[in-house]
Amino acid sequence: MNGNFEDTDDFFSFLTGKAYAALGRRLQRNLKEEGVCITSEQWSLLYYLWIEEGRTQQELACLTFRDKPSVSRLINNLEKLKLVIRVNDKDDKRTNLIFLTKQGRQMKETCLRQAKRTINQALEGVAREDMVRARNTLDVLYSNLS
Amino acid sequence: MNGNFEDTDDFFSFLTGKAYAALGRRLQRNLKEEGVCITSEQWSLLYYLWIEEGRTQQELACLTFRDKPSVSRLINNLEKLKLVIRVNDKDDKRTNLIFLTKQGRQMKETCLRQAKRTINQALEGVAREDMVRARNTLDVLYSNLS
DNA sequence: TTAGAATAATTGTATATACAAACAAACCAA
DNA sequence: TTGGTTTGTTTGTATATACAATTATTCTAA
Repeated sequence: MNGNFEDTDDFFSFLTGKAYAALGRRLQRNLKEEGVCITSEQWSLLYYLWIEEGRTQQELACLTFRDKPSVSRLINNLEKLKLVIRVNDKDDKRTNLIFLTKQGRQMKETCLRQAKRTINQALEGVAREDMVRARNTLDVLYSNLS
Repeated sequence: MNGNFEDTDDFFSFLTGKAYAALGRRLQRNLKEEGVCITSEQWSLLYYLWIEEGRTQQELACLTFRDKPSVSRLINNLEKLKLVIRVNDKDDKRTNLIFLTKQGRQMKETCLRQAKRTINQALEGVAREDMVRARNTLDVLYSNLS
């Protein structure tokens, strides 16, 4: 962007993360209605395991843009909930491979359905093109800061 | 938005809050370079006090889109840092009015300068119009979920 | 005037996060 | 082969957050 940006307030209120936070809360609420009590953060980690199990914590950290300690503790909580298990890799004892439990696998359909519902609620009245453009803008922003 | 949204993954990765988180980290880092050690969340609360002091915690909660307990604890930490003080309102003993200390007031210029710097770093290569459109899209999203 | 509702803030409890430091296993180069 | 480095994970510590319940004060309506 050329020149200075004037409206500090405006900019920060747009990027306060409030939309993101609201989305997470709504997802959590929608899941709870179906009897699934997990956080939106746990959802996001499980999401990548539903696509493919046996990932390392490192991989999950990259995919979800978290640092490694955060993922380690998210997995602690998911293990407490009996949704995933750590399996120490035979070939490289440093790494854990994360697998879903039967229970974790069974939640998939419900969770994905509620995620779609949440998205549709969020995007009421938003043109697809605007969403795509917003996403791209935020991606540029992120890469500028990385 | 009409119909279902297909790319669950895409949507959530766009809204993971990663841009916001990166911005907060960068702001904190930029402030630290100037010897100011506060979090981006503390910054956002102080911001509204630099504009006008003597606000209630309720007001600050509304302005920053946080719940009241969050603001209460943010203020605890800002009090520990000797940047703000609570003054119990004589006319309504339920409410606290939040004022800056001398030290809190002195930080204003440096902090605003670093915020602008952070924004300029973030918006490198982003057209102002795209930023405004993204902001509007996120606002619709937020109001859909509120 | 007083009991019940509303309001402002706090406390309890749990989760998530960052950053730094520690640890163990694996790799690699002399 | 061995000593230093890299890699994957965990632990320590501090902050921020949500949601529910509680406390204290004020308002309000009968």
